[in-house]
This record gives sequence, C-alpha cells and structure tokens, in this order.
Amino acid sequence: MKRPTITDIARQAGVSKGAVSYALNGRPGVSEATRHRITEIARELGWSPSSTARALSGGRAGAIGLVAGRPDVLAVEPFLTALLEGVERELVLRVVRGPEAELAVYRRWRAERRVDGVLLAGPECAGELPGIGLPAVVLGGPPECREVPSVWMDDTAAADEVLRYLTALGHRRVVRLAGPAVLADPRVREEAFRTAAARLGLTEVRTVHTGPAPLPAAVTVHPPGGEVVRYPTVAAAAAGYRAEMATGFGRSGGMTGRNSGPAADAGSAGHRSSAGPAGRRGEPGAGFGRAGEVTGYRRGSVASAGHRAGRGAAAITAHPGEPAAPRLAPTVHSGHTTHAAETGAGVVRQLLTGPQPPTAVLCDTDTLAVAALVVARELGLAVPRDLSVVSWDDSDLCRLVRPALSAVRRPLAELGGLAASMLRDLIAGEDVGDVCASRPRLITRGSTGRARS
DNA sequence: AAAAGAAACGCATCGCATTA
DNA sequence: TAATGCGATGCGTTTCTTTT
Repeated sequence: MKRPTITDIARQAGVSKGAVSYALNGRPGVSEATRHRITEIARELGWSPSSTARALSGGRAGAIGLVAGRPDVLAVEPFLTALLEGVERELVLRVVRGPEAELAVYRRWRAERRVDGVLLAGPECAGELPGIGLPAVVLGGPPECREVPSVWMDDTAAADEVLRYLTALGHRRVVRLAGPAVLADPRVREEAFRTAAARLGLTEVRTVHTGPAPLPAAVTVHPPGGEVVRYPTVAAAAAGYRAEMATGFGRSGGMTGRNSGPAADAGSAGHRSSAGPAGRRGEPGAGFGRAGEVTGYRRGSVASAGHRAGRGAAAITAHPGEPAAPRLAPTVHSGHTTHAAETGAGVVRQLLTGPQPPTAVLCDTDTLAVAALVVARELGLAVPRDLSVVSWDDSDLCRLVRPALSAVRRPLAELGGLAASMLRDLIAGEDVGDVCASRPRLITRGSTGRARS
C-alpha cells in the first residue's frame, strides 16, 4: 500500500499542500481549527515525513556522519555505544582504515550530499575538513585545530586524580599502557600523565606504547632543495608531499630511489612495536631536538602512519609545540594494530617479568586493562596484592571481570550529545566554540589496593 | 490572517527526435 | 534498426507569492 503523503492529507482535509506543511511543522499561517483537523487526518492516515523529500526540498541530508578508524579497536571497545546514546540523530557510520581512507569518505559524502556534517573521532583529519567543505566537530580531542571546534574531556584532571589515588596507596612504579585510544588524543593523555607525575614527584612512572605512537600536531616538510612547507596535520602533509613528489619537488636533486633512507621500510613493516633509533619504545631518541620539537622526522615515519608519502628523502619536522602537544615518540610506527589485546598482553608480560616491574598499571582502554588482569593471573600474580590495575575507560567490562576494575568514567553520552548539538548549530551557520564535557571521575573497585612494600 | 497555488529542490526515468 | 541526446516528468516537501 502506498504510503500517505501531504497531498493525501491535503485532499482529505480540503486544503492545499502548503497549508498541510505549515500545520504539521507547527508554523504560523493556518488557523488552529485547520491545524487540528490536518493533524488528526495525518494521524489517522499514519503519515510520517519523507526524509528524502525533505532533503530534496531543504538541500539538507538530515543526517550526520561518523567515520571510525581502527576497526580492530571498534570491535572490542564499547565506547561507541555510549557515545551514540548521546548523539540521538540520524547517523551515517563508516569504518575505514587510516586517515587517507577517512578523508576519501568525507570527500565522497560531501560530493553526494550524504550528510550535513561529521563528527571526527580524532584530530588527525580535522585540518582538512574546512577545505572539503563539511561542518565538523572533533570528539574527545583537545581544542587543537582552530578551524574545527572540539568537544573534549579534561584528561589532565583525571590523570591527576588517578595518580594521587595510586600514590596514596603507596605506588611509586606506575606504568601507563598507552593503547590505541579512540576518543582521546594520546598526546594529551601523555602530557596529562607526565604533568601529574611531576607534580606528585613520581620519578619512576613511564609510558609504554602498545599500539600506534602519537601523531604530531603539525608537520613541516623540508623537501631536498625545495621550499619548506608547513601542514596542519599529518594527513595534509602526506597529501601535499605526494603532490610535490609527483612534480619532483621542483625537479631538484635528492631522489635516491625506492626505499631510500634509513627509515624507508617503516611503512611496509606492518605493525612495528619498536621505537626508532633511540631503542626504547615510547621515549624520545636520536633525531629529537629540545623538548617540544622533533626534527629529522623521516619519510617512512609518516608513510607508516597510513600516508604513503611516496619516494624521496625529505626531512619532515613535527611540531608538538603546537597547542596541547607533548613530546613525541621518535618514530610513528604502524598506524593500526590488528590485535590490540594480544599486543597489550605481550607488553604487560614483558613489563611484569622484567626488572623493576611496576606495582600499578594505568591502561588507556578497558581491553588493555583486562589483558593486564589475564597476564597477571597467568604469571601467578594476585590483583591487587601484587599489581594494581586501572582502566581509563569504564565500560560494563570493567564491572564484569574479577576483580572488578577501577576505572576512569568518562562522560561519553554527554560528549556525544554535546557534539551533536554543536554540529547542529554549526550546520545552521552559527558560531561554535570548543566545549569541555564534565570531568572524568575515578571509580575505585577491586583491582586497586596498597602497593606491596 | 488564512489559505491557495506555484516554484524549487536533485535525480532517475521515460519518451521522442535525431543521427549513424 | 540501433544508438544517442535531450527535454519532460514525477517523487514529497518546503517556501514564497498571490488571492480571498
């Protein structure tokens, strides 16, 4: 049976389609009696608006988009459900691998007018969105890109609360397991962690990366013999760099052919867990200048982050000194771990069986935290007697495992709601600023206890 | 003020005319 | 006869202009 339209309602009510539209949209232009009659007939006929017709008439898709990178993480991390609970809008969801694929989706959505705007699950592509012409809001990240507003969470306060709590329990050797966090910028978390540790005088805390290392906030490419170019994001740098390569960097010298340079294989190595020339993962090494600036960023580093930059050996400089950007790992290695939990478990095993094992671990995701629990059990360690575990994500998983995990509860639904609201305003042409969601809170459960002396 | 009527939105599809 | 090009039409809704 054909679905009823406003034409059917108009015919039955003896009015024009325009009158029906006004009546059903609560707009002035019809009498209350006519409005009531039209509303009743619409209800009797079971009318509901056609979204395609509205999109046709209004020039709007009536939906927003979310591109989720790191499908492996999505498969196991429950954050998305909590986030979407807050969004409460028609949402087009797409899963891709890597920033380039993500940007391609945005361009296609824009060309097809598939969505009116997008929520960005990270800051990597934010700098590109204004150029593409899609209104966007960055989720979870810090206010970093001036063109794109962010809705973010105060990880600094959360890190402070966690470290204070652990310190009060006597913990001094604390390791942060930095995983492939999806809705937070790992650089901000790292900075928050370091700052809080410094404030508490904790000298034995450190970060170990179990997934991709943080990406730089801004990138400068120094092509051999060419003009220095500055890009707001790694994605932009890779795209620009590739374009430059196509034209041969002004046909200058310096092209040494395929896989030139010491880091040329970084991209083809798949998931690399080791750091660059400095050796230890997650710590600055050779090629680093003073704190806050990294020089000599190698081609392979960018390529491995999902941006195949092409051939050549241009020097690439990351600028973590840009807003809210702490120190960087020396090499941006494999952008996408395929088995986050297994990788995390391996790292925890190394930590706990090595010299000076930590008495507490703070895990970026609940999956990592569960992996830590499992490994501790494998090694015959009791949680929390021998090891305290804190998750930086509080999902159902944290309550289901035994012992239940102490966790930082982040306001994900609130974040989603705020982001959707900001995006709606942005689409309507209003000015939107950065917004900070409620402060994350530490929920203590059975996985944390006094440090073993 | 209330209501009617027409135009517009973007795209797919159809039918007709023209050409090879 | 087949292929191609082009204009007309319809879909459902909103919005603007005109009329009562």
